Amino acid sequence: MNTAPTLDDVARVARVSTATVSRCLNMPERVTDKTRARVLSAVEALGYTPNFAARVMAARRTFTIGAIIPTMENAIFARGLQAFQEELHARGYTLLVASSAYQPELEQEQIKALVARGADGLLLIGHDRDPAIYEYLARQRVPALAAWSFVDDGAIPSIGFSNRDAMFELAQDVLQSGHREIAMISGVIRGNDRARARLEGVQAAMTDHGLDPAQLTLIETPYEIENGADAFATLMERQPRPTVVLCGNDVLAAGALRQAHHLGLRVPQDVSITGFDDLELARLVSPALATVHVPHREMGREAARMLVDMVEGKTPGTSVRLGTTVHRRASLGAVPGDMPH
Amino acid sequence: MNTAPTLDDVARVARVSTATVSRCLNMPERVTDKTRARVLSAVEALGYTPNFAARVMAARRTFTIGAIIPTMENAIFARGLQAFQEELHARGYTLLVASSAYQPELEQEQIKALVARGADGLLLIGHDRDPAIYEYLARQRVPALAAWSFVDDGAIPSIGFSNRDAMFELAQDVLQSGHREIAMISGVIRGNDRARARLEGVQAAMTDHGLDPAQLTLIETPYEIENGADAFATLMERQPRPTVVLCGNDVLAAGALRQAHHLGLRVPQDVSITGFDDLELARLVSPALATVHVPHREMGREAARMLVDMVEGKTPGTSVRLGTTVHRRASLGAVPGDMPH
DNA sequence: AGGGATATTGTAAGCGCTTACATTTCAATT
DNA sequence: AATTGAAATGTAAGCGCTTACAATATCCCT
Repeated sequence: MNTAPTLDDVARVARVSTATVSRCLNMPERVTDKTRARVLSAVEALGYTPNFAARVMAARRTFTIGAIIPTMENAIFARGLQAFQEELHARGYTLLVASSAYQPELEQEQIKALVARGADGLLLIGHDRDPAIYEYLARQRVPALAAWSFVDDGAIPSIGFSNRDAMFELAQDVLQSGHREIAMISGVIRGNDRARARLEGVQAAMTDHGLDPAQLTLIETPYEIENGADAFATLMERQPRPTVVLCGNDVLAAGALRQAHHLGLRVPQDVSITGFDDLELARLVSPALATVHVPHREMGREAARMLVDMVEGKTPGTSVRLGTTVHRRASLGAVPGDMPH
Repeated sequence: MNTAPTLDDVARVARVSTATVSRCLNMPERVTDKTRARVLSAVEALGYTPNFAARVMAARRTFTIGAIIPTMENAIFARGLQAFQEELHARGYTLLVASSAYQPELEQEQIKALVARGADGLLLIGHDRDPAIYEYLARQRVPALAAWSFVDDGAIPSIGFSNRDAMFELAQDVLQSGHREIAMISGVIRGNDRARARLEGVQAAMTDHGLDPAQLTLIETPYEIENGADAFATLMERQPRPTVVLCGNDVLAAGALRQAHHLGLRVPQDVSITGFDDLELARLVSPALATVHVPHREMGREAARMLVDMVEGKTPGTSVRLGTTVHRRASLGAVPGDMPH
């Protein structure tokens, strides 16, 4: 044998036409039991697997959905993506994942790569991107859905939550605990509406409490544990020292927490730390992280349903807003030195 | 516009043949500057993106590498895969990832799906699988490489480390600390040679120290934090209570550690816990986990190099063995109640 | 200017599959 | 047994691209 067997080979061995073999594989009920058995045994004997590229070209459908996520390195998107994949599988679709490493340019490249590979639909994270790419998707007639962020008038429908409101609520909690010296370690904001909205949530809460948002001590850094640790160390040298550090997500918060231990600071007695996402991580560290719980699995599952419906032309897509809940845990405490009431 | 533009459309607009357009895109140096400019502006004007399936069919190459990993849910493979992807990108290949959820049957399906999609080569994790699938790959002429495990006479070449020796070394450390009441929380062994080898490593070390490996208290459970926690709780009810719990990986160990806190047991004063992998997690929890450090990034990078060379026919593939190092950290201590010498 | 070597472009044959349409088969009915 | 319509199968035309080969343009010598 010199090369992989083709439909023709199977047809020859089974003594039927290629059309019959194709039907056998794709619409088995349209073929006699007898011929089906003959064809399937030929398939078996030859170890035939259909050539996907050829099938795609002929059928002009791939049953493949593409997802471009900003990172695979940490668990931020893992759980939601897993649910997305499970639901897709249940509906007969395959998921292809690419990572953009939080680089808008790379994301564009990946979008085009997935479209070129025939993705029937695309899952993107958030809304911030060059409008040209939305035009491109429209022209290529590839439906796309944004997740991890809710916007009701975006270029594409979205399924997610309001990052701003979620963070606002957490910040309210913090402020109500009496904290006034507030610092934030945010993710990089360029090309990341989620990070920006979270920052805005904090600022809005400050305004609400009569504070000047310009007073917020802010460090912007990529979502990596090390960066959270470094940023925290920097913040702890400021005068006056912040009594609470709000982190853009749990990964940064975990880094901050580790650094706090390293510096000999007790959390929350000396300083409070909060996260965002409620990854498994949040309950693993000690003290457990106060954070915002995001319904990752539900979001992934709903995204799969919506996107498949869009691909199959059942809906142009409608945006869905999910709720979040603040989980107050041990890492958030009272202001150091405050008298208990 | 009714459908996505094709090569023909571009050729027509640029007033050249389709062959010239194709060359423009794939071998730009073989075309005059003037025509290239003309073609590229036509491409631009039309918003043309090549159809990948058609290209694959015609060229019989995809420049795509597939990887099937047992899980995306936790970080076990994330770092290695990231390095793999980066090196592939540098060499002009694209990575497609699928997850088998630790189910051998699903893995087979995914392998076939990726081959059908034209993957030029495949990265698999470990060696344990139905021999038929290796025959299939051989017949389809798709080179494959196994990672996260080293075996020098496997059906396919591998790049990794000896899970057995690595765990043996860690267990030696544990035994030399005086522990005799030993328990292990292992990953599920069916279809997972890494898990099996780690168990064997522990058993071998016990034999080495004059203990009966049959005395090892063993719980086998999927790699999830919750499972680690549950298993640990069960183990702590045994009489005599283990003085150390060796975990099959850091994820299980993190769960065990959380449960220990929950039960009010001090680590390592009351009980020691060890992990495997040295994920970021290991240094995030407190006390930090004693574990085996695995050179994830190096493994990913080397795997990419080897696999690309195999795909390009430069080598049939040779197995590479990487080293691991035991990282002794605070979660592993002396036997409770032992007199210090 | 003529001739040959070389660089550029064009022609057209597939790649392996699906599917509209044509043909054959066959059971049910008269 | 002849007729008929549905069910099963076959025929063949693409899907959008690459590439071997053919044709043409361009350049450098003598």
